[in-house]
Parts: sequence; structure tokens; C-alpha cells
Amino acid sequence: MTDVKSGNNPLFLREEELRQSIELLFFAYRDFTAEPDQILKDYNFGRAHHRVIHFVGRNEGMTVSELLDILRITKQSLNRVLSSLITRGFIEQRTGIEDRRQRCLYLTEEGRKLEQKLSRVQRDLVARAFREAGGDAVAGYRKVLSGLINDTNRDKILDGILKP
Amino acid sequence: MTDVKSGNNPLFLREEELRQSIELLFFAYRDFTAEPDQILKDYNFGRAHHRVIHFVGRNEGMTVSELLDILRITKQSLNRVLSSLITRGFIEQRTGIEDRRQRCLYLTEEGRKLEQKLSRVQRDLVARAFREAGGDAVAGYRKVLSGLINDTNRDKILDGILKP
DNA sequence: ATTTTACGTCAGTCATGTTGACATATATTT
DNA sequence: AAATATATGTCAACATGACTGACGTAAAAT
Repeated sequence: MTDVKSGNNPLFLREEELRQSIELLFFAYRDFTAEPDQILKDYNFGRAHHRVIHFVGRNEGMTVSELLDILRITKQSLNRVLSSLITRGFIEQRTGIEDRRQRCLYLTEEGRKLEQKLSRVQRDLVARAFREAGGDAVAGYRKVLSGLINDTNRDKILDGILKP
Repeated sequence: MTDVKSGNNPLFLREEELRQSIELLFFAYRDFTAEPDQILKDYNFGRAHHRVIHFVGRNEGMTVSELLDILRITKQSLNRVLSSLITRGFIEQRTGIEDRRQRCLYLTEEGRKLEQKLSRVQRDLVARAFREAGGDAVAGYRKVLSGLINDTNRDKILDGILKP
């Protein structure tokens, strides 16, 4: 406690608090993805497939470019994952009605089942954490995480999450 | 609003809230790691190197197995990253004093500089989000993320984060 | 008619994870 | 003292998911 860095130095306390909060995010994300990863193994899918299934499930009919914009990966990266999901019957593509260049993405029956399965374990995990933390804490969690999203696209994302 | 799934069904609202919260975690994590990733490129390092630098910086003198336990990767995976950090002079190993089998890990001067550089951008990001969200929200954020950590090792991690 | 956009694809590379087998030094147990 | 267990390192092969760069095709926009 007589350490120069600790003691009563408020700047140190602040830095320490920030570092702790950064680690919390790492550990929470690590454990939050562990269960789905296990399930995906049974299908020979990976986390990338999960993300596609998740976002297509949340935005049925979204286009490939919209998906790319969310995932922030190249179309070549997406393509491997997406085409395996299509080939194996978890996702379906339909030509856009207004713009026939677009490929609109939908979950198949099978895809929806897997989406449910994956979503279930994550929702249960979050639900438990929410229940234990209480309503005010949940509001704080959402507020802080929203603030962590890059402000250049925060509004777009938050609009998307809190559906139009 | 007359949709069967929405309307006033409280179970649906709960599910929707949970799904939103899951996405928030994804987006926050994505944007939270973007800046450090850019910096790491200049050093020809990746996110894996960042994690090692971060945790060694936070736990100077930690052993290889302790690090493995935190990262949850195989020693072979760690080795590639760790040995490049050692070769290039960012991390130093010292034989354990009590147990001479152990290799205790320390940041070098260079390592500490890089750690600062990476930590700085993340702390600034978190600090801004905290400032905008307010103290109560921060408490909630920490409470919820703590709850998301797998309970089999939550105590150990939280003890570690809130240093002994 | 030309250009731009949305999407697909081939080819090669890199970072980071995995499994499995084996080696070496040190500590612990018998 | 000998046998066993532990901490670490290392070799080899492989999978996933990211990247860049180049090129192609259909449809929309100019």
C-alpha cells in the first residue's frame, strides 16, 4: 500500500479500474463463446458460421453487402462460410425483387433449428447474469457497451438492434 | 405490432432484449479490438501477441502454465507467439526461484512500451464510454460481465482482476 | 452505350488455433 | 536411490478464418 503507484493516487485507481474492465470484457467474451463453439463442432462449423446464422436470423432477407458491413470481413472470407451454409442447407438465397443483383439471405428450416440451439445457450447464459445482476445493472451494461461501439456507425447499429 | 411474436408478449420482449444484449457484446468487442489490431500490424504482431503482452504486464512474473490457464489455448499455440515475443525482445523469461522448472515471464523495457501503447487506446475508449454512461452504469456493466464469466473459475478470475 | 454496382470465384498467403508424439530438466514420491 | 510426475519446449501435420489481388458476370444507373 506504500507503493508509489497505488496508495491514494486517484489516477492510478482510475487506470486500474479501466484495466480491470478491459479484462472483464475479455473473460466474458471468452466464456460467452465457449458453449456455442462446442455445439458448432458437431456440425463441423466454426464461429464464423455462427455469426452468419445469427445475423441472418436477426435480419431475414438481408443482402450479402449488408452482412459484410456488419461482420467487417472481406467478401472472399464470407464466401467460404456462406457457401458452405448454403450447400449444406442452412441458408437460402433469393434474388432481390427490386434489385435483381442482390442476393437476399434467409434461414432454412434446418438453419432456424441450429440458430435456436445456439441462441438458446447464449440467451440462458445472459439471462442468468441479468437475473443475478438486477435491472439497473442491465441498463448500465447496455449503456456502456453501446458507448464502446465505434461512433461512426453506432447509430446505425443501435437502430438495427432496436429494430425499426 | 399485431404480430404474434411481438405485441405485448412479455416472453418475447425478454427474448428480444436478450438477443439485443448478445449483439451489443459482439459489436462492442469488435470495435474494442479494432484499434489495437491496427497498431499491432506495425510490429507484425497479432491479437494473440496482444493478449500475452497484456496478461504478462498485469501479472509480472507469472508462469507459463498460469498464462495458459488464462488464455485457454494449447501450449503449442502459445509457444509460437511467446517465443516470437521473446526472440524480438518484448518479453523475458527467468527461471523460477522456488521451482526451477518454471519460466517466469516479464515484460522488457520495449515490451512495457508496447503494452502502454496498446493499453492506452483501449483505456481511452473505455474511459470515454464510462464517462458518457456514468458511475451507476459502470457498476452495472461490471456486475453483468462478472456474471457472464463461467462460474467454475469466476472467483479465481475476479480475485485475479481485483488483485490480491 | 457505357459505367457502376452487387456478387461470385480462383489462387495464394498469413495468423492462430488444433492433435499427437517426444525430449529435458526438475520436483516429488516411493 | 530409483521411479514417477510436473513444467516446459519442440517437431510435424492440419483446420479455420482472416487477408490481398485479379478477374468474371449480371443487372442497374447514367
